[in-house]
Amino acid sequence: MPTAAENKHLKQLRILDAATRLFLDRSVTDTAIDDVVKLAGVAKGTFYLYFRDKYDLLDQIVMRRTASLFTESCRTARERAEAEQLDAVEQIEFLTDEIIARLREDRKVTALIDKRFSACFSPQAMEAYPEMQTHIEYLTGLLTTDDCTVEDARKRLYVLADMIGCVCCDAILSARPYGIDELIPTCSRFWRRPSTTTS
Amino acid sequence: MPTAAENKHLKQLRILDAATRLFLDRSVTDTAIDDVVKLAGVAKGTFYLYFRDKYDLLDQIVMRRTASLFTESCRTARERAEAEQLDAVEQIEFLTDEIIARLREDRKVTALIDKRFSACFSPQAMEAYPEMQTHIEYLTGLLTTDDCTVEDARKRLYVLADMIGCVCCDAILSARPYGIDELIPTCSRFWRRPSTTTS
Amino acid sequence: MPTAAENKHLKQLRILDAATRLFLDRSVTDTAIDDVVKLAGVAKGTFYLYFRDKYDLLDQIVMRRTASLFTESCRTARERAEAEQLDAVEQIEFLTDEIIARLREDRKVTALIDKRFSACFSPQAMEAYPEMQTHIEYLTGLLTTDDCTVEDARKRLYVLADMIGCVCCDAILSARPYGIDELIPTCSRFWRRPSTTTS
Amino acid sequence: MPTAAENKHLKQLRILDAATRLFLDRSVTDTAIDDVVKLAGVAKGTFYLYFRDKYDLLDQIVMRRTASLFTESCRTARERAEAEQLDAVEQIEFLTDEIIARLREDRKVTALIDKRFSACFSPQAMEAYPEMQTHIEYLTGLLTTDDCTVEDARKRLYVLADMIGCVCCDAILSARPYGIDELIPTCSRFWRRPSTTTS
DNA sequence: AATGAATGAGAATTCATTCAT
DNA sequence: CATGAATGAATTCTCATTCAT
Repeated sequence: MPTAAENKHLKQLRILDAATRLFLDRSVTDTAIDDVVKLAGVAKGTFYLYFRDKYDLLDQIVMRRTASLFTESCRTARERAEAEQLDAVEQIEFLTDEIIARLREDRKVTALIDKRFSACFSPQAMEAYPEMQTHIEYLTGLLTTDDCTVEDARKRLYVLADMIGCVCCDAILSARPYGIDELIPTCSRFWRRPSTTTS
Repeated sequence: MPTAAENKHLKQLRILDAATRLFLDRSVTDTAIDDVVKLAGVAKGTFYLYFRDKYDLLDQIVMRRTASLFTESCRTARERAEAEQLDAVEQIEFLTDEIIARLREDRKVTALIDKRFSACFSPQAMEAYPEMQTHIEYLTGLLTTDDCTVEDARKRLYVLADMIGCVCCDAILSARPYGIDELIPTCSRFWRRPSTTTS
Repeated sequence: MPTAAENKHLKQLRILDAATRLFLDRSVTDTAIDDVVKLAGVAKGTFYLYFRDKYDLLDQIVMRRTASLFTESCRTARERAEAEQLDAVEQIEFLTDEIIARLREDRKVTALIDKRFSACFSPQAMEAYPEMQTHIEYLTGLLTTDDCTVEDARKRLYVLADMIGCVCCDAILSARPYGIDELIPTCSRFWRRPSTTTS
Repeated sequence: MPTAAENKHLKQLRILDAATRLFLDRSVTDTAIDDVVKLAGVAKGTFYLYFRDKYDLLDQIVMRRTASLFTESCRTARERAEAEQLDAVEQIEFLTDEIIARLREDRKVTALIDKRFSACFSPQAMEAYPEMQTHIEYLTGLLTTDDCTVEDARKRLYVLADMIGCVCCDAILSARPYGIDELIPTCSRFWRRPSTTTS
């Protein structure tokens, strides 16, 4: 027997799941709240009990998807790092590649995220997905050096994520002016300064 | 006496100008085509003579604004570069700062661009704004080295622009999770690898 | 063949007529804009071409009905006045009775007016119904004396109309605390000061 | 220890107070039952325990406010009457001015009353506010003469109140076609017949 | 090319009311 | 008595697009 509190979350979750499916299959604009509640099997009023409007719902979905995409990529990257003894920069590059791979694998999710990949760095996401914090702390640690404070490292990480999300959306979805294949090297090794790559 | 072609462009331009003003003052969603044609002083049918729909119009506006913002920043950066004998990386960093400064100065334009700063790199923009080509060629030249081909340099430039646009939109408009002041150093010196900044 | 300008008014009029019928038969709240446009045989968008919302429509209808009710009463009162050589106060009292008679005859119109009888004194009504002006000038003339300026007379007239409308709505529709029969003498001879009624 | 009856009234009163505040601050249409119960700190179901619907609630509030406004004005008028030895007509005129003064002082209450000032004359109001009865009896006495029965006097009083409420709402809230300043003389001396003021 | 009245499908959102707890 | 999550019908209003002039 589900408790009252569980029941409450149940309806909310059913709305989130239904909306995610519709947003991915069709698109956000082609999905009416009506469709969402019908698929979720709840009344229309129930929707407005849990979400302010369609865009509040969308924000929550984007937060969830980006957080899960990021944490999954982190897990894969970490396994590989341990197996192959990668150094800090190599680990970050591998993580970058991993995220890009997932985005290009699922164009629909990429379209849904629509340049808001860094949503998973928002305070709400941190709170809702404690695993995010663990990964970010680990990655921040990797980047921290004598002349790069913890705070600087965090910001770099955030900017990196935002950049990947933004660049990949265009590259994967429209391939203009560059397709994702052309940009992967530029992205993953972005901060390797041109002049320093040789020496 | 204006030629027929000029007259045609006159109406189109009046629509573009009216829409830009409305999109900036209110927002894209709060602006109806009706408002645009009223302010432009043309009939509704005329709008559909020149634009497919509201988003076609928006694309053209974003292209124009990003192109003018980019070219202006380039001009400023180049003057300074000549005056102060900056090296390649310094020039790019200065350009980055210049673009960011313009974005933060005009939040409304930043909101309008909405993470599509790299629109000025699109083939149509290049065609419509020949000055863009000149600047991009110059900048590409700056970044080209033995181990960075011309094509690689162009891509880096594109990714840099996309990154600035994307990161700055969030930082300037919502200041979450980081405000623009906190991110300027991270952005402008992004590709200076952490470990190499000291030595 | 109707001109374009006539056609424009035609649709507007059809909406006004349809709405009046529905507002009277059911009520304002029980009438949806949908019902109005269906009965008028126009598209929903056409409604919003001519009216801001349901209450703009209602205001226009109330203005029309009160103006026609007032002008008709005036005509009747004037005929009688000429036939029977009534003095000024008697004429006003007769007009009062005439208005009340029409209101009680048509409870539905009374309900529609809903205490806004003086709407026919609004500037817009004056403009739309030139006959209103003629009557008001005439009545004002009746009430003007050495110690009652033209302006004072106009105000008295306005207050009288407002009072009739307000008192009668309650008396006719709910009969609480007094029915219209009980209040007619009080209303029509309202400004005959109690002490002066005998002498 | 509060009795059960007092407790019952407590919740009812809290709803009435909360609704009054919201109805005054926003408006009746902009206030949802939801807002009312939230502010009152009771459950939604509780509302329906004490009130049939929003308009039942509104009626009770209007009754309360008009009754208190009327009784307060009466008290003030009576004190003044005793101090200054006013005659009957002067007393009524002073009361009229007093009511108008209070209405114009508090536009929000005037908007809430919305032409239903005579609600304080309803049987329910009389029952709920015994003080109303005392005042009305006194005022009726003032107006009763040889040729004006007690019943006539009561009706005149009622019509007067209704008129003030109706005229003042428009004059205070919209000032069209006349503002309250222009109408005060017309209202307070309304039943002084124009023709009799001179002779 | 230019117009602008007319369209009408479709969307979001509200809110009074119920009822199982 | 009291609760408050759930309901879902109903309603207003928008707006891109067309087409006869």
